[in-house]
Amino acid sequence: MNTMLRSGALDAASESVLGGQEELFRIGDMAKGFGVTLRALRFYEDKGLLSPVREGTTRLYTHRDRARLKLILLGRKVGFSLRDVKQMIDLYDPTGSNSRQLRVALEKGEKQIRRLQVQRAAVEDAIGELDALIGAIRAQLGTAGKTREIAR
Amino acid sequence: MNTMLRSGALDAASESVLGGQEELFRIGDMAKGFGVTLRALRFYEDKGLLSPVREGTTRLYTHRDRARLKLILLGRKVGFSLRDVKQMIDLYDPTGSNSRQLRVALEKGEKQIRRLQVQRAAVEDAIGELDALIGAIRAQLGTAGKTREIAR
DNA sequence: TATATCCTTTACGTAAACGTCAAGGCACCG
DNA sequence: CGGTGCCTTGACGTTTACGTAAAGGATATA
Repeated sequence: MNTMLRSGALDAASESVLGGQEELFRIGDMAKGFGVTLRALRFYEDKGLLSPVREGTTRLYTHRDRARLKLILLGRKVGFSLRDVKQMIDLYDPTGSNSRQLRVALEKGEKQIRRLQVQRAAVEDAIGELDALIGAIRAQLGTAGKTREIAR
Repeated sequence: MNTMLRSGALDAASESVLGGQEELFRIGDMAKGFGVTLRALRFYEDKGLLSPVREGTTRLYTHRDRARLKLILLGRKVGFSLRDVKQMIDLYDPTGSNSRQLRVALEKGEKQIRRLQVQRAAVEDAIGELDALIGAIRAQLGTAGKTREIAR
């Protein structure tokens, strides 16, 4: 179980100026840890959703990247597009969190929640419809035998 | 408002054997009537969701096609894939509706409704999360905003 | 006859979210 | 020294649901 970076060219680099001793994950660790593919992680980076630092060419994911990935996966899980997710992340994680940005975030968040409510209503509609159809089929099956034209 | 087919080569053809005087719509009528594009209608046909008859090369949509299209659009509206919709339509509209087919339809319908319920739960989760985030942002802003529940 | 509509088929383009090779670069293991 | 494993960057493939020409046929009307 090696979550820490197994010593690389990093030691000579820097990271000693500030006491911030960050745990750095490599892409494989991330993939396993979060149950996503390497391709997905690179794709998210390509789309500006993640921005791991580099040790040479190797990606190193920080705490912040992990937090972002959690949000990405939450978003995906509930059916947001990556673009939506990016929007929300960019808003939720405003590096310079001033009140203007927060206000924008709030606005977008509210817009998004309204979209979700619409979506929920649609799904509930669908459930209702399907439920009705299922009921109709059950009724048909109840009167098993007569093959009557299916009701309009 | 010309919903009836404006006399074509049909008169000489047939359609007089049975008293069934069907209203036939052309693709443009369908498109306007249902608010979809011609391309979509042809696409649905290509995918086996619709099967209008032909007067020469021109598509003519019957009552049954209109019923199917309604279902297609209902399905699309609530986020089903066309493949799902096709499954459901094929089930819901079993030309030879015997009890075996109905039973299959019932099973698939129930499976589908379970998927929908999962989807609804996911959306509700998302709403909850977003609601929490919005609350957090409001708090950050110190905005004496109403932390009122938007959800539910 | 000319024009305007409406119809047809063929077929490439698009956006999303990756999958799936391909080809190659370090680092450690025996 | 040759694997084995993990990493890299391309770059084309896939699915869904159509959009968007392109090029032409048929019909209704001026």
